[in-house]
Amino acid sequence: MADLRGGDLSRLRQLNSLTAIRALRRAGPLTLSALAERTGLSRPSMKEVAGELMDLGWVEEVPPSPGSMGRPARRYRFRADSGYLVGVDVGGHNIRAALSDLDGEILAETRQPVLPDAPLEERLAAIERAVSGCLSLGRVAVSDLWTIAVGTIGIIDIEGRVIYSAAVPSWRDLDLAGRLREMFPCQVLIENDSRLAAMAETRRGVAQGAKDVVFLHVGRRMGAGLIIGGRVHRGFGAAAGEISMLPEARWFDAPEHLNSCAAVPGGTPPEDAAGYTLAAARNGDPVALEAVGRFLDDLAVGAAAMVLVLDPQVVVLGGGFSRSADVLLGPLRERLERRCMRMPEVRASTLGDECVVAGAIDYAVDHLDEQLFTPESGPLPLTR
Amino acid sequence: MADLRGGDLSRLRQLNSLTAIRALRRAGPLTLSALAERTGLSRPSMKEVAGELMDLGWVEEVPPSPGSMGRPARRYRFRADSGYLVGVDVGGHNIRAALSDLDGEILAETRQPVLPDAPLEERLAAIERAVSGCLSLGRVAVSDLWTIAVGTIGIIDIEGRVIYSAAVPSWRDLDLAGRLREMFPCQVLIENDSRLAAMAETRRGVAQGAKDVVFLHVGRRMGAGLIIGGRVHRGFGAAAGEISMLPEARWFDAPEHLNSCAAVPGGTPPEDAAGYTLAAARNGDPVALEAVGRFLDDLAVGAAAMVLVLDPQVVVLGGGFSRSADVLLGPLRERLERRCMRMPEVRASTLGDECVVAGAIDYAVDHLDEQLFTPESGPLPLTR
DNA sequence: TCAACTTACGAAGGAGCGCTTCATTAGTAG
DNA sequence: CTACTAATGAAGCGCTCCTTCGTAAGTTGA
Repeated sequence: MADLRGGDLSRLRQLNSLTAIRALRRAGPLTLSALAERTGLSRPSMKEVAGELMDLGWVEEVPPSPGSMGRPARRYRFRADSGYLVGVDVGGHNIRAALSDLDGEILAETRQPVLPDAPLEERLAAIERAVSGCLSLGRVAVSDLWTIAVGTIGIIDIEGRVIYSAAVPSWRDLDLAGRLREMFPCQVLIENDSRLAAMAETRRGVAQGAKDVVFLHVGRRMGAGLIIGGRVHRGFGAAAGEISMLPEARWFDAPEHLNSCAAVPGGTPPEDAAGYTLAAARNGDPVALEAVGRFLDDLAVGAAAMVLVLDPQVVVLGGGFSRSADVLLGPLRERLERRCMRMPEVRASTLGDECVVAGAIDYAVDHLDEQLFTPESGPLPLTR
Repeated sequence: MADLRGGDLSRLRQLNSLTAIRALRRAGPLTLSALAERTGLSRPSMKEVAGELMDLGWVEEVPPSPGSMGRPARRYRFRADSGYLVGVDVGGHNIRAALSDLDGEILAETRQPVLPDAPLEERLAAIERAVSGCLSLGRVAVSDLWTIAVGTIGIIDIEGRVIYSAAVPSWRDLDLAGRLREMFPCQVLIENDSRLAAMAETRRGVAQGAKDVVFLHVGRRMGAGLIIGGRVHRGFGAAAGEISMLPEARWFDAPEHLNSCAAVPGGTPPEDAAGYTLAAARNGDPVALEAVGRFLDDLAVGAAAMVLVLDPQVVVLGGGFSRSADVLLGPLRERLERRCMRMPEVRASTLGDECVVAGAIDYAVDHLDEQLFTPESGPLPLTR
């Protein structure tokens, strides 16, 4: 199953081009000497490599940095602007999109409100508006858009078809990737939103550097996203992390403790009830505090199950309710401590609403990086 | 974090040597032409590579196969006998060991009974006897032993120190790897036994080829081992798979349904009670069947939790009770079907008692393979 | 038994890639 | 203006893989 392909001389060059690109992406502009030192290649060889990468359009020269001893060295940088990525978060009430360069640096963001029961075509049109809006905000031509990565609720198969979506009924059986490819002539990736949020937290959030991460999506709907070995874990049928389906894990109805709390005044719209309870708990309302306690009792069971199964380094509390992390985090830790064999770090998400779009972008960057690695395509000709 | 090392020409040769070795390991003796074709190298190059590998002792020539057209081709084979591995299963009542060559082919096996409450030194002595017994059965010198891989109950840290072991109290805080290294001058690997059993099932058992596997160790003690992405998943603190610690998963006391079943005649020794119940259930005893049903009700909860979290391709039913898989498998499937989002394949282990030793050997082979891959050591000089 | 055929072997020549070395160049420091 | 520093550019070398050829060792069929 492993690759049994022997390598050519050119393969070696590919490998070295790749390490050069990676070094540049990681460490910003570098001189030839610095590049050579980092990669272990000799300078003449690195020069050859750099020249080739410049010809291909992957790398460009920047003015030398003044004020150093000796002859000023040329500096090279990765052309993160030779292509662009868009991350999309398709939520129930909002469609968010963000534009980034090839380094994953976010350049522009847009938001399109939609009604939860909006018909399919309206939703798709909103996605198109969100993406196009991003592009024009960032003054990027569609032809420079390389990849769109979409995060959405539900189970999405490997080809980007929605298998199951409890929250957005019209989503079901939709070939989302196909529809998007009709709109935009670029690569389209679809992934579950909780998984992308987990990705964002491991790349730019509170779980940076951790290999195994459990992301708890805690809000009006409960979900989870797993990072295992630094990569998104989908599972064989893309159904990993669906612990909320197990009655004994007590996740499914957990938010109900907050919604139906007696502290919430009558007439509060249902979508605001939980927020009210959490706010009341922060102010010390004993009724609200008890409801929060019952909520956390339930949350802790499912969370402990995941921790015991995976033994992750970090558990991230995210989702809508994570805005009230100050009320939730301490008591959640206590409850986990009682149940877990080895207590992981438990941290609150700091990325907020951008979590999913940022994760989508990180996912797209990773995907791109992997494509760079495939022996066939080599150092990607950057055809334009 | 990734490797930013550029490659030399010699690195290329290493890579090609490695692919040659892998091709030979996978497909048995091969002619030069076949090797060249498989690896994609030209024949002259492959000849060079093969010559080098022969000089190093990794590969040897075998007589050409007669009865073919044209000039008979030389055939090369991987010298699986240039080193040996031992896998050890340290259980409560038995210590098993198996000797294998570098291909993981089992050549000899031994078993040493020990009392569950035997003092530490006695246990260690039994391990030494088991390993030595294997070696002399296979007529292998200690100096040709490359790796010992041990599977044992409990949580073992990365250096091979036992962190926690409920079943074998004297095991606790023991530097098992260190003690074994004193006995035998070779590499020592320690891993949890359920994880190794899972390994064996994915390599040579009923889960072959699956990337994500949950192994259920179902017996007088309950445990689980996970394979994720084709590799053993340890978790950050080596505590992955310990779902039995969660009361809501209902695993901890599950075997009690079988032990305390009214169908078991008084005076049956406690270690035989569960087996009796299972046998009675097979014969249709309604009381036993009900006890088995209650056991499975509990088992299914924890199993469903793992399936929902990971969405594995295959779930393997292993451990002592898997001898009664005919009684357990169908009803377990039914119960899982009710709970799981996507139903995995559920299969019974076929490897039986050798499961852990075989897994230990597979683990050692994998470890060896990885060492072959490290740029530093190159194609390993085979110093002798 | 011998020629024809098939397949592998072995040697020679060539191209690509990375390495080392050394003279040259473009800055800063005093 | 000179000394020093550090990067540049070009030349030459060695390794690894490639292609191409003639040669060798079997089987097949007359």
